[in-house]
Amino acid sequence: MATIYEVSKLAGVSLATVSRVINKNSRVSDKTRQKVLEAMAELDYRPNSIAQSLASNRSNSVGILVSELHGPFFGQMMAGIESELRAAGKYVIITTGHSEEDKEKDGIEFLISRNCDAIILHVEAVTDAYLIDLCKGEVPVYFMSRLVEGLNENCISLDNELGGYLATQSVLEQGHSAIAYIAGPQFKADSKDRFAGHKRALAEGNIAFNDTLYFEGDFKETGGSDGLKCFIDSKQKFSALICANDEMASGAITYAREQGLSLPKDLSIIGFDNIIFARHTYPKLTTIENPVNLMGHMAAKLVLKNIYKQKNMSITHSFEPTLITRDSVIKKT
Amino acid sequence: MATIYEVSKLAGVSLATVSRVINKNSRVSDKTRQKVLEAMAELDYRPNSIAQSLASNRSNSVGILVSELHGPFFGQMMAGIESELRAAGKYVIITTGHSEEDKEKDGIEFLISRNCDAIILHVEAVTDAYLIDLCKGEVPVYFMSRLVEGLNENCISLDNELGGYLATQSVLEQGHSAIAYIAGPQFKADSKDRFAGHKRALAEGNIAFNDTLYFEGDFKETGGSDGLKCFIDSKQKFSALICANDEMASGAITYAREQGLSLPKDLSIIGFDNIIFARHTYPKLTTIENPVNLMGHMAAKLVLKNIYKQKNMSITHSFEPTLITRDSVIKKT
DNA sequence: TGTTAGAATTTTATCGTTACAATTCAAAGT
DNA sequence: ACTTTGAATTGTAACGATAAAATTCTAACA
Repeated sequence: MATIYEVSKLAGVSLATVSRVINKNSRVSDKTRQKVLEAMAELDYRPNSIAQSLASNRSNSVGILVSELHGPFFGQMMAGIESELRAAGKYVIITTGHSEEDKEKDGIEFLISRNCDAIILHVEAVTDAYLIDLCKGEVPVYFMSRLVEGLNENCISLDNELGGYLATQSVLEQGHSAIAYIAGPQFKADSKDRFAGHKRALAEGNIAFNDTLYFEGDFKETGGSDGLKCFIDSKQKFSALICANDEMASGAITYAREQGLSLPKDLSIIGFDNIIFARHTYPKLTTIENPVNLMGHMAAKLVLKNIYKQKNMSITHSFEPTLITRDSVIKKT
Repeated sequence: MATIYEVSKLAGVSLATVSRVINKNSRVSDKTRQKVLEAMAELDYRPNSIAQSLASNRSNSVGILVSELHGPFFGQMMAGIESELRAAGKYVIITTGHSEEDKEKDGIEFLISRNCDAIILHVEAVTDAYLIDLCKGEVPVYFMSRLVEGLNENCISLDNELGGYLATQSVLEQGHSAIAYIAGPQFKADSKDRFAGHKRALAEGNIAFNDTLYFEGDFKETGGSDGLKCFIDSKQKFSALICANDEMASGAITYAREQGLSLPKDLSIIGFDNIIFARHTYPKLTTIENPVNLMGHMAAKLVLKNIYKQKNMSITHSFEPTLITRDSVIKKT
């Protein structure tokens, strides 16, 4: 592969001039630019991005840490981030944390060691204190779906409390009063907030929170089936089930049917996230829209604006969830 | 951040010795190694990977091109590749091609420009000729789920023809003879092969292929619903529907129910891929297992073996699909 | 004690760029 | 014609590591 040196020789100019036509920032006369461009074309020259990074102290790469690579939720998030950054010629280095403290820290170390210009984290297990400390380091850090105390400017987050509230409120509106709740892991801020919203709606409707109709799930299908099993076994009566995400709702639906329940007649179920598949459950899942793809775009824009100094980036730090009404919640008979 | 130079000064040795301690390949006496290690710890030194790359002509990063970042299929694939490479300390740079020729080529260019040590492609739109040409370049190229003429050694693929055969055969075994088929886009090799397998099974069962019960879908939910609509509108009778992937099967299930069909009584449906969600459709989807996560691991191992010269990597180039029997296919009454 | 082989370590060049200071150039002003 | 000035261009020193050649050290043996 040709180097900048060969290009400069062929074009009969200096290294610096070639560098300047590559980077289009400072001025070069049209005549010399033309010569350089021709030489570059003739040699099929492509800048060595590693050397550029070393010399400029910019790697043009953004590190991303997500909990999992698979799964509809993270897929949408990564897709949002990647498409925005890719369009700006930046590349993404993706790694995973599996919602475990050690693996998350390890993943962050890993990204830092790669000289990312910035990192975007979707971390769940690590403490706020650790993150605050991390932000004092050299690498700029941004957070997805997590509000870190005092670092609001670096966060793109969803109002999960509102989402939890909306879900419960919409169920209450349909006349349900015996309501079961399958939460996500409570060490995750998202889960906690959604649950808090649930309680607020309950309180507003003057319905007491019933501890035996609460189950802490794992955000996976099994959490939904295990939780529902637990409720059914307890012999408590309930006409509605609120799940803190769609995967658990889907697991619950499957289990409910295995137990011979007719949905939604015997049990109304609502989810959270509005993953692609939500419209293909049976009954079609009523849920809360989580604009995670948009949020991914926004996180990328934040990096583009702050780190790569791109203009005209309007940033929204906080997103609001909305209710998506389908068929899985009906009026209490 | 401390540099290797500062470490060498503090430890009272030369640059080269520090470098040798970092790379653990050639020998350093225990005494000096200890000194260097201490100096590194004291300065909180971490090697600059960019500089390492420039000097060693290795970027320790592997480029990956997938069609989409979201979606259960690619999620599993990326997860397999990433976890294997990450465990070996390599970085993964991911970008997308959206199954469009221009975008795929553009994505490949993009990865090459980042000096990846190797690239792993899941491309669908680009021609074999282009790929053969690409392989003549400097960057080693590997293929997922695609067999490229003469490049078998660089491919990790699934026997899609066999999968298509198994799906149809299992439906025939249940006594169905009027069978509809919703294919994937026929420019994709996977789709073509699955369809070929379907035809082979049909021929073996002495069933004529019925052109009006064939529909070319888009591998998405809409492909399934559109296809089924088309068949129903045609007034043809059929008791089984074979979909070339699970997403389309899921779309078909949803549409069938909207049309008042009772599943699986009125219509048996089989999918392909066995995505996570397949066990949560109603009825639970009978499908063909596509070991894409495993294949991702294998592609990564292939790179580890060939490019990073790791030992003890046993490679399987070709994988076989298997039938997963659930509830969506029943005996013809 | 003097050689010598082999291990341990250092020296020096290099990777392909960018960045900054230094220089040249061309047109305008006196 | 002679400065002046600002734009265009060049020369050269980083960036932080690796790698190959050169050197020093150590211990064994004659």
